[in-house]
Amino acid sequence: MNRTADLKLDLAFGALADATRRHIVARLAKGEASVNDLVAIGGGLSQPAITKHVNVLERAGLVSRSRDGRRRPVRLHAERLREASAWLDRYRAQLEETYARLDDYLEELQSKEKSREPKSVRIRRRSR
Amino acid sequence: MNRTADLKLDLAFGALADATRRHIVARLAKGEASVNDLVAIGGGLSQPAITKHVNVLERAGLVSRSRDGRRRPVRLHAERLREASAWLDRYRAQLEETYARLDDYLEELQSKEKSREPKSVRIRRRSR
DNA sequence: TGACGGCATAACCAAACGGTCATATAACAA
DNA sequence: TTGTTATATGACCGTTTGGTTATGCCGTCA
Repeated sequence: MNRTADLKLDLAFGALADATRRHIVARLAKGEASVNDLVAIGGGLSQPAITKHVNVLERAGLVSRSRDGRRRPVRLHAERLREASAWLDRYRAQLEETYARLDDYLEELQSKEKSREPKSVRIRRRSR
Repeated sequence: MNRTADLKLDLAFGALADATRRHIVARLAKGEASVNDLVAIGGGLSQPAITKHVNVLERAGLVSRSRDGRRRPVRLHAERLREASAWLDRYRAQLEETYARLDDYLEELQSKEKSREPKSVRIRRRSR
């Protein structure tokens, strides 16, 4: 993980750390929208506020603007969503793997215990 | 999506929007660690700085502290990672679905065009 | 007991964030 | 040209963030 990757993830996660922006992302998942469209669903926020939020999403690489007359349709890109998701999944998987090994270890302890003391209380395996 | 869910995601994504904290999470995926352990890998940051970062992760529900003598081992929880990941995947999937429908639409336009004007220039299918 | 180790907390600071209103710009419409 | 619509930008403001140093608290050990 280099600085560039760190920066991209900083911006991506940072952009998603705001309910208004997540709301915008959710809307854009259904198709592109103009800034005015986004103002309409933006929970009473002003147009400059929404434009700022779109700027944040754009800097994070989550959206881009095109041009259509005087409109600037905003469209969502899947790539950064995928990257953020990949980061989460990687460490979630690693954590679950760690748990699994811990379980194995506890089980091993248990069977050793068993062979020495056949009637000892069983250590319960983590469910989930 | 209610306020509570929004708040949880605010905190979770916000906590992950910092390279130091992601580094901590990555470390904890391999097993629990004391604050001092985290200071050691924390890129030259002071102990209070690391403690603050751990506090942020804890408020986000990503980690918890237990007690072991004078140590306070920090351990990572998979649940919030899963929730954040689920949010991302939901809208990423929806977006890809939207793209797929757009492709179908374009293809339909194209075949209609073809039947009316068999020799017209073909509309190029979105590559990306 | 006294001293040390591991961690938390307080006070402080600069910079970033998230909003406002007012204004500028750019494209279309009459 | 003059107006109107869609969006961007600037100036400003209070709050939050992310770091620092100094210090306090609690558990362990000689």
